Amino acid sequence: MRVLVIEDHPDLAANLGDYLSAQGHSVDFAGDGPSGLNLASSDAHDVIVLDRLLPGMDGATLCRKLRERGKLTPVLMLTALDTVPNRVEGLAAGADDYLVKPFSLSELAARLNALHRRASGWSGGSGVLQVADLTLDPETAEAHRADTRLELTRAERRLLEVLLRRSPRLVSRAELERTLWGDNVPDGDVLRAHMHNLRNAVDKPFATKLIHTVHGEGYRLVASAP
Amino acid sequence: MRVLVIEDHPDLAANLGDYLSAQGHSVDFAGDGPSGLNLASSDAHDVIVLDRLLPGMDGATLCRKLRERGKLTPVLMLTALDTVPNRVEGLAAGADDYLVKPFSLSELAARLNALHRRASGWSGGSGVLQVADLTLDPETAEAHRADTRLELTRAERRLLEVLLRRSPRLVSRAELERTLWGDNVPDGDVLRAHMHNLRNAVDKPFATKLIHTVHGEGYRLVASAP
DNA sequence: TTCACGCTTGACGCTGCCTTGACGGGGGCT
DNA sequence: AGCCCCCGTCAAGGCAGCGTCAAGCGTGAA
Repeated sequence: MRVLVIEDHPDLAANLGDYLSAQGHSVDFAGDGPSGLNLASSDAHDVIVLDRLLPGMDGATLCRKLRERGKLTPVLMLTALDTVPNRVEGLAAGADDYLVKPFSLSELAARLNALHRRASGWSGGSGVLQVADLTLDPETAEAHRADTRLELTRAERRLLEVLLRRSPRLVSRAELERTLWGDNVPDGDVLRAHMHNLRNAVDKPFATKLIHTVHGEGYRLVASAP
Repeated sequence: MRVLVIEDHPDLAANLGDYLSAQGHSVDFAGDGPSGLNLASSDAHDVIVLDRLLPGMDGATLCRKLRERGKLTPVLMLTALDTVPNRVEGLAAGADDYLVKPFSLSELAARLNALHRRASGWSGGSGVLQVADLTLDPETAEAHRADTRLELTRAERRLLEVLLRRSPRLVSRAELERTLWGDNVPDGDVLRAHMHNLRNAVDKPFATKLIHTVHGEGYRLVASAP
């Protein structure tokens, strides 16, 4: 998930960035209102974390301008004070959710995921799939990780596509098998071999592993360290 | 939308009623705890506005009793004081959201709409489960408590999911066993071992215990021992 | 036809989970 | 108080699930 963080406190921004990228999201930053609005208008992000107090332009104003430009990227607003006028104005400005400081990082991440899920439900996905530094373009069938091209077979590509589309959710073995062979799944446990090959291509040459197995359940594609 | 307002201040109740009915909702009233619980148990409302301070029965107690009866109607709790224990207890009692007085009627209406939408859309199916600072996302199979990730096995995860879904209600051993093994439950008392492991992961490292056992009956997952 | 690539099959060994059984403590009923 | 049943705790064994690898087979392209 591509997250844009608009926040002027460097330490808080760094905290957010660390946590979110550890969860496998790619994070962009803006330190003031105008540059935040520019980046937000680029349609390059799945969700936006927006501080209420910003140099150059107020967070609510930024959100309002963004909506006026027709951008529908979900916005999670951070407010320092939990006062009634504060909340109302934030939501009225077009924010989709808000969070009062201090907040827990896990709650923030959960809310971002919820926003993203809700939004991607009715707007469809953009072309290229991405988790952490791993990308796959279903159109060109090209996969990259950290600027190096991955050589994938057809089965491996299909597996990777499903895992990316469902990320960070868990995908059962049965579901993976259905996407490969439809209704007539071959005997034995062929999936294991393909997962092994996919791992050799995607995870083996790199430091952080993205493909994780959940014993007895299936597989999931995330960047978090087990 | 059918709204039930449980509130003992006549003027505030009248205000709420006027505003909500002006928005096209039908509104019922209760002025004290016991009658409120009765009306709330009738399953005739889409959402409930519940004051924290009530004659006859505390709002949190009412909410807890309502959940114990298996009623899942979304509850928006009104609290006079915005303290952390206050919030936690309200949410632990089974409330879905809370609002601190004084609040604006427009925000109340917006939150009621959000609760209703969420309830009718997801209908208890998916979404992240939460009790106190413990969360579990059935989709990603990830569990957290207070920003730390919990390593759970399949059996532990299933147990936790049932306990969270039924929280704060009691869950019998038989029911827990059925969710783990279906109809053919193994001999002996394997459940004890799994509950022990689950506790080691969920409660052992933390100060407050969430899993409570009811002697001879089963288990329940709540923040405070009733 | 020949070649090459990818898919399938099967075997082997390991990790981790589930199960089993035993012991001790505590709560409830008489 | 005393008994009994229920429950917490722990360790060890067994087994299912999984990673790994190598070799055979099918299929498409030159």
